[in-house]
Amino acid sequence: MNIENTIKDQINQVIEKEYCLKDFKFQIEEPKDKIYGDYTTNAAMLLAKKRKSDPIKIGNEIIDKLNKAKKKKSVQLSEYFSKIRVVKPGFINFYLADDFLKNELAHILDNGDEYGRTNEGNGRTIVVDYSAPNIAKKMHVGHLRSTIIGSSICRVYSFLGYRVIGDNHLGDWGTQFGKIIFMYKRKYGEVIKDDMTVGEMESMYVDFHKKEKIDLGFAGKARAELKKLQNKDKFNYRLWQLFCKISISEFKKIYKVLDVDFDLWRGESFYNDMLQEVVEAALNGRIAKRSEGAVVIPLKKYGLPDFLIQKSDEAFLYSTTDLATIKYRHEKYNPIKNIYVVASQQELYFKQLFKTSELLGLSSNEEMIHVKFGLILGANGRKMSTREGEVADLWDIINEGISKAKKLMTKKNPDLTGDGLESAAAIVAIGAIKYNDLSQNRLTDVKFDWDKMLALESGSAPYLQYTYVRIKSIFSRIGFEFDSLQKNIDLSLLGRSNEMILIRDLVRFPGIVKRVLSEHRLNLITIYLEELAKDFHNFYENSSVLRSEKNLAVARLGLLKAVARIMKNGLFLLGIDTPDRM
RNA sequence: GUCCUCAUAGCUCAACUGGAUAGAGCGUCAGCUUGCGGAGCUGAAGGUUGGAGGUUCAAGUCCUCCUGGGGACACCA
Repeated sequence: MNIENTIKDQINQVIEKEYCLKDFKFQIEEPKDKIYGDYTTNAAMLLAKKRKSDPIKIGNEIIDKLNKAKKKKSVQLSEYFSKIRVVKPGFINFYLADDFLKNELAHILDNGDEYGRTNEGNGRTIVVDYSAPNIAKKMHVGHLRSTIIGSSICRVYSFLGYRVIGDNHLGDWGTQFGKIIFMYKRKYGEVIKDDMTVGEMESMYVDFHKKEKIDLGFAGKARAELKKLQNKDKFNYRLWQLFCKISISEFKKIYKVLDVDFDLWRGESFYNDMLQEVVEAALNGRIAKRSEGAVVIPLKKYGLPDFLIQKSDEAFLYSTTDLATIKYRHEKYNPIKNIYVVASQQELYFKQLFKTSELLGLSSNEEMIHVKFGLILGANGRKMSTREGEVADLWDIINEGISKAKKLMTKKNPDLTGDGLESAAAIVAIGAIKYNDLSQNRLTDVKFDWDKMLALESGSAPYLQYTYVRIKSIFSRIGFEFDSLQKNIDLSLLGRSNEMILIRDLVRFPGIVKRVLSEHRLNLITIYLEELAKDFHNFYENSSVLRSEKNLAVARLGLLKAVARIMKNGLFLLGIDTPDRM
């Protein structure tokens, strides 16, 4: 059930019928201030402008028609709203009726964790390309952002009934392997060392760049090793496989701690055999042309720079792989959306890629979306450099967070020890780290701030988790099983303003989740959950459950159970877990 | 040089994409424990939304110009 859609439909019908306007565009919003009701629309003002009339008058006419229409309609607005008013500039404000709110609360309690889940996706496929670390390089904070945002987007699409394919498009092919293989052989010769670490691979890469400047022969030798790898030279190929195997197993450890899953692990190398075909098709279709020995897609007439898809030495590029990937995904999965969660630095590249894909007809009927995010800058406000060793290691961040959380917990809750402490500390720390990326969606570059990333105070994930913990604690104190709270609770006993405020919050959840997808703005969920948490904490400080009369206590337990469920669900969509104690 | 993007409280960020009195956290100051967990709650101070014009019932949001930060601009990924 979506209240916003219901209002919109009904107003649309009135406008279409009474004012003879089809597809009239207006908005249904939640007003900033609760005194303006639960929902508001600017329809009257927009209509008044068009007809050069008084918005207040038009507003009253619309309300009048809505009230008259209700007799014939199966859905009656009066079931939802206690009043509908026109005010000042011409807003029409809708106030939800208490009975309706209580019915919704009962619905949440009956439906369990399904509240807000819909089937609007109807099983259609969405491909989400995210994380994508490079083999033989350590994952860093940049990958963290893509990983966290991408996995949350996947969860929201699934929740709304889409078939989601999360693909980890690993950087497992390219020139860096020539360099690393060359350095490896120089150090170990032709032996396979199983106990390599990603850190060692990365330092060989860094070392190469240092020495390349002194010994000019390095570049050529690295290129020769790369050529051998491309020609599937036995040893080089085995070495490459080893690098991949070790890197992937290290990445998987991080993903496990972060609670991130992928449906596919198709690295760039997977598409190697399809690249020639893509270039030939582009040339044959006269979409591409040769220029200075290379193959380019002319895009000037679309206001974009030309796009290179094959080098003059016949080698392929990242762009070629991406085109092959789009083609492959289209043929294999036929998605309605192809979503790339990648830093905004690559915006121009993706514009070129998407246009080229369109010209080649690789992605017909597919929406290509670049979900971009700002750069992560060092504390000094400048881009962090791997070479300077400024990039914070992911494990350092995670471990630092866990130890910080553990320290705080032993202080706040000394009863919590052993495994309980360990697992709760991990949940809280990972939650805080994820929240740092999810609570801001703006494209502003983000300064990497150790304290902020691991913040455990209000305005962070632990603040939200704490509401869940507090509610669970009430249940255990009062001796009720959270899951088996009786169903026939007398919700009519609820009605005080702080109780109704909470129910109003709960009812908003489905609309919030739905809105997330239109712009892929996950911070809408964080904003919502913070409001819910704040209203809960306010209720908690002012109204006791334990000390209230028995039936009222049970009714309030019902309310709090619903709050806990929505909180858990909301956090789940963000990829954040909820501990029972912390 | 061209294009993209950002600029909001001392700091870090919001503001439902044109709506009503621009909001949170941190920090500062003042309160709240004979109450279900104080990782909490209540209140105060803090703003010419970088600057100047424009568009309209309405502009932090849209258009133009300026200033400043960041990014991208074919043989890297």
